[in-house]
Amino acid sequence: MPELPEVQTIVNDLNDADLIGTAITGVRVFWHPDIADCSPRAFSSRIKNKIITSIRRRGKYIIIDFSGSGTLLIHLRMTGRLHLIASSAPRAKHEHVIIKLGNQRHLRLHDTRKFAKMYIVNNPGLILNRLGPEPLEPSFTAKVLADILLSRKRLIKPLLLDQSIIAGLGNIYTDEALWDAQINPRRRTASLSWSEIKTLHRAIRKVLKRGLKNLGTSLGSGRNNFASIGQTRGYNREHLRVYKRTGLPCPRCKTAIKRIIVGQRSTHICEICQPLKC
DNA sequence: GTCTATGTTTGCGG
DNA sequence: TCCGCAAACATAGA
Repeated sequence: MPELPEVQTIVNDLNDADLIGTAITGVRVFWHPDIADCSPRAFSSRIKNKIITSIRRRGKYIIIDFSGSGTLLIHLRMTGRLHLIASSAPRAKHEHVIIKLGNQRHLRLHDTRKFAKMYIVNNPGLILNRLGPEPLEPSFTAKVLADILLSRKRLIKPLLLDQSIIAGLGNIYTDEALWDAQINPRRRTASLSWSEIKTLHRAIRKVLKRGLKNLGTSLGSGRNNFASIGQTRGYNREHLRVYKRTGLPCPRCKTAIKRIIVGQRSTHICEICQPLKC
């Protein structure tokens, strides 16, 4: 569920919650496959008594650094959420990992579909270096994007979703960016003109920044949907132009939005604004 | 009740 | 290199 804007919103909220300098006083694991490559016991002993020194994001990973050695990486995958909650709160259904903090608080992993992963590592680069560039960094220029696109022969949408090529885009913001740039998701990357690439570059940054400003996109209504650490939902859904808007009018030309499948993923387009040329 | 889709990633085979 | 498929799971919505 969470893409770059949602993960960044969580990271911002964690930083605003005064977690830096807080100690981990214990860990309880109720569904151990949520812990990657490590037994719950080892996971617990490597975190316990550590002090949180920083909380950051890279791609869709939340990065929690500890004093001394050790970094906790959290990937929420489809339905993962973090809850920052009083330690006295009863454990909710689907809260699979509880990280006990000083100050009577818990950081809990809530994960309906059990796809989320927590990694405790000494060298986060081993995982993070597999990711492509950060689209909101100043170093991500239209030229960088052009080099990526023109050297490959894939369809543009599956390529944008590939985290090893660009980090942080998921199904929502990819559909939104392609609509904004008026590019068909089935276009071959190498067929894009320099002008289209510049437009796409601007569109990617625009839709991500808008999502971030709106504190993320929360769909549906239940616990499967994005919310930040205090249950707060994002309101970017009201600003989506095509995603999950099948049959509704395109904001640009009023043609009904269509839902198609591209690269096995549900995809939303305006066939008039995003014609498949080439 | 039944069926389908789901915002992610990885690994396999062609 | 690229593509399609399956799997990890539970639930909402049709």
